[in-house]
Amino acid sequence: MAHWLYKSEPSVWSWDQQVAEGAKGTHWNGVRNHVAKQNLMAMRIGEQGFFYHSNEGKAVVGIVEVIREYYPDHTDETGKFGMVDIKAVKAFPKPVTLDDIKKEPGLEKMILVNNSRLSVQPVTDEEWTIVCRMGGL
DNA sequence: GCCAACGTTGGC
DNA sequence: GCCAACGTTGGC
Repeated sequence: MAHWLYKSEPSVWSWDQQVAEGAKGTHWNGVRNHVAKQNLMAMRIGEQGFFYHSNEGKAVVGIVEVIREYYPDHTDETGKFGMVDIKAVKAFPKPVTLDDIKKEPGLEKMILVNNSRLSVQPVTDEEWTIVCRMGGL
């Protein structure tokens, strides 16, 4: 199964808010980038991803899971973009910061490091395993 | 708050 | 269809 990384500014949508939504989860709306859209469209129910806090915190703080596959984002008036629904699965005992990721051998290729502007990214199996271990999971 | 990197828009 | 100008994101 594929793995993903979702970026959010905590002042806009935080991990705590995501956790508060519980098992019903929330829609991940607002994506207006075609590469990110392709990633959203490739997601399947049950696939997991990292929840990353950008700007403030700059750390992977938890794991989320896709509970509804790609469907239209009604907040997009152009009708071109869509979204998925995700729910919080578990928090990292120890958040993995961007600094930690940059220093860790094996994570040099992470999109988070190389293309900081992409808001929804794929994560390889190797990267997934390493980051989970670093965060205490 | 600044600015580099990236995407998008629009004139030609 | 090219590319300059502009807007946005996000690390620092």
